Amino acid sequence: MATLAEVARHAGVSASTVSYVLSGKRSISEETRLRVENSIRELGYHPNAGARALASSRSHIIALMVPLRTDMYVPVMMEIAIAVATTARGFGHDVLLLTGEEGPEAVRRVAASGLADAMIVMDVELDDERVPLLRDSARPSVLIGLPGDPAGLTCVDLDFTATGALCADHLAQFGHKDVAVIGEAAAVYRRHTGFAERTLDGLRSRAREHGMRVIHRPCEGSYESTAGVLARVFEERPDTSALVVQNEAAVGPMLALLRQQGRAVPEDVSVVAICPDQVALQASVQLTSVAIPAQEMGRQAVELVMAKIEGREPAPVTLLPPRLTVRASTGPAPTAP
Amino acid sequence: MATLAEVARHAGVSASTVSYVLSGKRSISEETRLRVENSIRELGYHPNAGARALASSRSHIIALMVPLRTDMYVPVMMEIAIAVATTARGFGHDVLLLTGEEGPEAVRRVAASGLADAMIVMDVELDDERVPLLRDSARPSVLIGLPGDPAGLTCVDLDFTATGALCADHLAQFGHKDVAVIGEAAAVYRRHTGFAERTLDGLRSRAREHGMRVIHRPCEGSYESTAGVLARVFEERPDTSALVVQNEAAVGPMLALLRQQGRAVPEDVSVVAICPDQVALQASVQLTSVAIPAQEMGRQAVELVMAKIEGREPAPVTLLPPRLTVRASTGPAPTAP
DNA sequence: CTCTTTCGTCGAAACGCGTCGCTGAGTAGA
DNA sequence: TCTACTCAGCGACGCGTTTCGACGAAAGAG
Repeated sequence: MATLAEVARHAGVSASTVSYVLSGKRSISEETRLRVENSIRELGYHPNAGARALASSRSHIIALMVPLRTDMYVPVMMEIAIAVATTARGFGHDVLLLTGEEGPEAVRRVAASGLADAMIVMDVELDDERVPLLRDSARPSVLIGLPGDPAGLTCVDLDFTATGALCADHLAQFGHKDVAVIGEAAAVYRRHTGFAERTLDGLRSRAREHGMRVIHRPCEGSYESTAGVLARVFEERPDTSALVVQNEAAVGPMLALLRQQGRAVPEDVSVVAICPDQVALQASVQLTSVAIPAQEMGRQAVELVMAKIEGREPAPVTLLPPRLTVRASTGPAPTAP
Repeated sequence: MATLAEVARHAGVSASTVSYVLSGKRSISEETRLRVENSIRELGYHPNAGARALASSRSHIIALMVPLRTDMYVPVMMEIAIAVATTARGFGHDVLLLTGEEGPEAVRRVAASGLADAMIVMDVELDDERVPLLRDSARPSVLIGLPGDPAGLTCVDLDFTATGALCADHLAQFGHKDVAVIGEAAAVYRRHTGFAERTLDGLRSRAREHGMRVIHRPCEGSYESTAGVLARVFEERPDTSALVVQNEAAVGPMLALLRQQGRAVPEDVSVVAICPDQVALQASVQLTSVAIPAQEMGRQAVELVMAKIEGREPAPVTLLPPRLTVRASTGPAPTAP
């Protein structure tokens, strides 16, 4: 491995000159700059990450803490992670993958060792034990998700309250009166992950304004459990004419079951999904849906964290506006027979 | 942040002594060791990662290169990544997340900068452009997947040839004569990812021994395309009595379609899936399946890479034996009407 | 009682880079 | 001609560890 000193010797300049060529923090004559750049290329020089981190106390690494639960829809997590990684590369940073396994201790470890310059934490719960650590830490951090008290933090998330409201508006506009929400797995609510509750709140309060009735049932996402939930819904509210689904795994089974039961979509039942566009498009019916902007969330998180690294102090909460795409699964409420 | 020197002063010893306490590379008296450990705890000392990397030329970081394609089943990728991360932590290492985006250049960059001590590469193609780089690199690496020529490399993968054979055996045993394989998306075969082809090879050659006929159709995984594939299969081979599915996304649609068409599983059609157990269990019929041992692959990859870091030279190819779990979706071939 | 080992500890030299202060040459203004 | 200033480049130091050789004391061998 070539070192700075070797590059300097090869180019006939001092080591500091090479360093300044690399960082651009002082002016360098065109001529020597070219000579140095040439030597760098010839020797295949790459700066040593450890030395650079030691000298500058900047590792150019961002830690990303992903949950290791299985009850969340994994592709969204992955899409966020990939967006974080590629965006970070655009800022000259790499991404360190931390799993929730280690728990809050990981926060301490990474911060104290200077392994990472900053941290992005996914899947934040309303009352998350990592939050106080992050708030007190000297290192910048950004949360994806919204904790109970975002004071002193920086958070990004989809505006799930608005998402719920948007679904309500769309269905109200078609004259629906009875709406059922097929929700996430029960564990998600028990854990108070926030986003699921916020969706419900937004939907319920807007539904009230529109004079719609709402019932909500968690759903584990398997075929069996989806069948059970649907059966209950139509037993308890036979006039249900619209379903809002916030559960990617349940989408496929639900559509299959509706077809089986002879309920046409959208003539008998309208369906709005809250899911990535890909899921909405791959389903057996093109679903009207509010997209989960996974890439956008990852990108934003990195931009916010970079801003903090550079000393700026962004707004504590960034909520991405939801967008509803109308497809083939929603239509006017059926008129009474 | 406390430093080694501060710990040393606090404990009344030299810095090198503290270092040896930490590493255990020289004997230290019980008494001073306790004193040092106490100071470490009191000062909340964590070694600086950059300095450690510089001095020891070991970063304790393993790079993990994940593909950024969308035509692979994402949860498997994620499960492998998480298994890699947690296993690596067990060895005192962290994981750096690289996306395929940067391409082969990422290999060079990470290796040359000493950012990572070693590398794990996922989703290897038969003729992968990263492979020559890895072979020539001084840093250890492990591939998950099998390239065309594994000489000079270390690879882990499920034994997909045996997987195909296992499916053939299981179906032959039930007297099936006409088997259709619902495969991955066409792009996967075009790209020569290897595993899909190997499954087919294994299945075909064993099927020949059993006197079974096999047809194979790629499938994009959406409801539409699954419907198309199924229709073609039963048109072209009306006597098809068994399906082997190697496509997680197609599982749900396929079962829904079979039900719609009045084909009972397993009385009319047997189904064997090659997929994670979770998918096999969440489907509307409990599927007889060969599991994709994602966790095991991640774990193995880390163990192999650690062996190489420590100077051992493991076998070039590690193939995990497939295991078929019999559930409710396979049974005797229907007798002629 | 001396000579060699072993044990526990120390000091100093890397490791490769970033950064500060300085210098000498050149330029411009007076 | 002298000062004031800018521009390019240099040398030296520091970042926090690891590691090697050395050293004194205690222990064992003859």
